Amino acid sequence: MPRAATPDSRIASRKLEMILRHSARVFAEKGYEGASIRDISRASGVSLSGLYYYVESKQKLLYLIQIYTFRTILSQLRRKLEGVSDPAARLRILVHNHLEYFLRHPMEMKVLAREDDVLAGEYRKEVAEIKRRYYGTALEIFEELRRAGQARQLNPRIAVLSLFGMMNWIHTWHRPQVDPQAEALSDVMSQMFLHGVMNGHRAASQKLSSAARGTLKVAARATG
Amino acid sequence: MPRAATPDSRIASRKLEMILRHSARVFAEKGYEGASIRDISRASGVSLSGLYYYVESKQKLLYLIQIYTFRTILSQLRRKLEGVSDPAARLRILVHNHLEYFLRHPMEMKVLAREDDVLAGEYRKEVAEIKRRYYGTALEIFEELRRAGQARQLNPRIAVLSLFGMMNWIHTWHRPQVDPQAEALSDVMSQMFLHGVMNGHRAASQKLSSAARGTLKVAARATG
DNA sequence: TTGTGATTCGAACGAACGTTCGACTCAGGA
DNA sequence: TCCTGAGTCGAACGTTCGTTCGAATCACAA
Repeated sequence: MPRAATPDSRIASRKLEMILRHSARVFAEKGYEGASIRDISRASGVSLSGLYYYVESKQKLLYLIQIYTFRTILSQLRRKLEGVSDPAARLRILVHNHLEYFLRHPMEMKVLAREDDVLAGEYRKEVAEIKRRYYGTALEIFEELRRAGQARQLNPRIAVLSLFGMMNWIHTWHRPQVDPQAEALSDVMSQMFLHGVMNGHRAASQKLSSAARGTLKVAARATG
Repeated sequence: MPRAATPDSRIASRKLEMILRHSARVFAEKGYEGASIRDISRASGVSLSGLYYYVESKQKLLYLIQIYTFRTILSQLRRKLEGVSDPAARLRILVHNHLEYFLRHPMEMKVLAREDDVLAGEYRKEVAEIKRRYYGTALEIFEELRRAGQARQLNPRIAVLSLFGMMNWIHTWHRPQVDPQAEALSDVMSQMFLHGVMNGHRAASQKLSSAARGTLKVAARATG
């Protein structure tokens, strides 16, 4: 019996995995509240009551999708970051890791992005905690960029959340047949972000006239 | 009788406006599907059946909120863009207009961002059409930037949709007591975007310093 | 073969859903 | 005074919701 055999939050049974995949698709298509357990039953081929043998509630279904997705993304990210010290390279790894997972699991990511404040109680707390850790990792990388002189003096919270905005908004517009895939997409977004937060004065200093240099320095200070 | 007195999609009655405001708040808090007509009845102080005197269905409630919000944002934007020809300035106006409306009407904007694919039929088509016009305006401004040598040769669709991502993601994190208001926020995001898409090789040219001067002007106004 | 626990499901539960209906109030014109 | 129509609402409609329960089936050890 899967419920007893596993420490509650792990995915053990193949069938549970399959149910979660179908649930993610249904949630992505109709939204959490708009989707009924009967929709999920129909999509997964498991009877209505049969679902409750594997998952104890609709909320837990959503919780499992969210926590599993976050854990996977975060652990993959940490593995890829190991041994890389250049801040810009680390930033590109974060963006690429996020977008690659995004485009490989669009349903799960849409659920993550849309059903942000549906969960309650302990489920909510656990998901919020791992999300906070993920955000913290991005924040650290931004601070590294700044220490390395590759980022202007601007609100780190806004910079990082803007980056997540760029990335997470993708679920509203990306069409796999039309739009670039993860590689090209993460190149563009990494570049946009890195140029966007770059210390313009230093980056352009080689070719800048001294008058323009002064203007940029004041501009950077004024908005920091 | 409001239904007969107006060409169907206009907001005429004060009471209807009041119902729409409360509806937007309820939709923002619980999501469209998660919110019940009874929730809206309770929030607005109008009886359950009384609501149907003003709006013919729950879907129409959502439609009215979305179409009215888009129309307002787009018409305000066009008015502000009149007579401004500098592409960077036009971009900053778009960002500022979007974020100012965003922070002034957070409930409506959250509904716009989250309940993107709920509407069906004619309602859906009308909202999609005005959204397309709004997106088109942003796209035109980006092309102007590029013609003026202030943007690299990158996929305009991705650049513009990334900008919208930055802006629309705000509803997931912005706390009015903690985070910057519209002025400072739009300065930061405009700068991030303009630097982000800027042609790095031409950083020393006249066009860059003119863009930076414009940025400085807006920044000084915001902080002064 | 029998027994046991894992697995599955049809049928039903009470609650909540969006919407409708008919009756009521009330202001203003005839 | 009576009539009309805008405005309002309590009560109910039929449907769908998340969840439960008990019985049936299955694989396999004894």
